[in-house]
Amino acid sequence: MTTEEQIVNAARKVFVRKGLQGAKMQEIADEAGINKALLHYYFRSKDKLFDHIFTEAFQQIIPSLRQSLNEKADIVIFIQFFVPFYLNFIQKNPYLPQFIMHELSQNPERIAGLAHAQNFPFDSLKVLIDKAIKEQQIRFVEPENLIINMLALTIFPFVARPMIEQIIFKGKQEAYENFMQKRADDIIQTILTSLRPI
Amino acid sequence: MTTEEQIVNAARKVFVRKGLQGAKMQEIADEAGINKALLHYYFRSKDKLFDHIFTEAFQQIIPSLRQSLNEKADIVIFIQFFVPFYLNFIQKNPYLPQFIMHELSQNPERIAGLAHAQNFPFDSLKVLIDKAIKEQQIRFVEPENLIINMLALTIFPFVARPMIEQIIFKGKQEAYENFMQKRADDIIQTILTSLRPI
DNA sequence: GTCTATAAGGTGATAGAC
DNA sequence: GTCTATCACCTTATAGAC
Repeated sequence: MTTEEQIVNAARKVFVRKGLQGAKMQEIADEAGINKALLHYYFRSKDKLFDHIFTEAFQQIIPSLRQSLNEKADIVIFIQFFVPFYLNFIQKNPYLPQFIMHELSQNPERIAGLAHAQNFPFDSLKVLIDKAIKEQQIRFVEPENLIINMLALTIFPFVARPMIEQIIFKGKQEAYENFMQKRADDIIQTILTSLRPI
Repeated sequence: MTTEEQIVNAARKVFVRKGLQGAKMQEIADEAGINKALLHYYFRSKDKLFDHIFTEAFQQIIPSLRQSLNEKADIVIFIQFFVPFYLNFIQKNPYLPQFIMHELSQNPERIAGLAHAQNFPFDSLKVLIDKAIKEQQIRFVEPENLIINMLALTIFPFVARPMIEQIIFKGKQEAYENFMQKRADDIIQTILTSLRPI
């Protein structure tokens, strides 16, 4: 592994966990097993290093769905595929949503510079949803609502984990983990039952 | 308004917006129209000032629902009451959820010290939900799922606003605001339709 | 490329006059 | 109670040796 890769890995770990302000160059250097000066040799400044990490993270969190959308041209099947897929991804990167949303909240203009923001195939999904409505497979919904609801149900439990664990599950970590293990099925059931034609 | 109140108001504004690390004592002093030394005179340290603000914010974000639960002992009516009520509260404090969740993510142990964490009447809600299931008013759901889903659908759009605005609504602020204006009805409809008996 | 040493500026906190 | 001045430390960034 090259030094640059070591730096990026260390920076990713520290930035995602602590944010731009909370992360310290010394901690990143320690994590990478090098000294601070080398960080500046590879990436001129903390801001530039952060930009690198944030851009990478942002592109990751927007799933590339083109393939699955071509193959499975049915919104119900798509939901059944997407929810466990995305849930599984976030399970492996549980701090990523909080990181992205916190930094975007601090500096919303940052998103404008990310060309890949347009990468999410919302328009393709819209077509699928409208088709399912027309065929009376599902009740009428605004496509925007359906997509946002799906994301909310998937992402929120990670971002709000401490509150959920403490207030809903009375501090029992095990209860939270048990809840999350069944989460994909619960989300799918919630969405699909809510979509049943009236 | 006393000096202490001015300080608390300024600190709330700055801390909620920028977090513990992002907030600077100088900025709080400027916001309050005083100097840094006075901050330390009233609150010994930045951490103590932050604790004050965070505790206050945390108690605010856990709605006191006892009254509404006594009067309206029906889970459907409760949902119809709670969603617009809570949505309206967050609309007035749009950065509060992000603030709480980010700081709890940085320091989850902090929640243990907040006795009022037990204030959320989850058990009362559980009774209502179980009763509605038994009477076949709604389909079977785990009470935990229903509560978490309701919170997720309500809170997520605020926390993820920059992403939603850019990716779903193509950067059109107006479209996001229009979406949020109808949000209460959309959430209620999503939840209640998903609860229809099978 | 990698290191040590250090500069330059910011930040929380205190001393002391009024 | 409120201010100015200042300390002590931390943090980013650079200089310069190897």
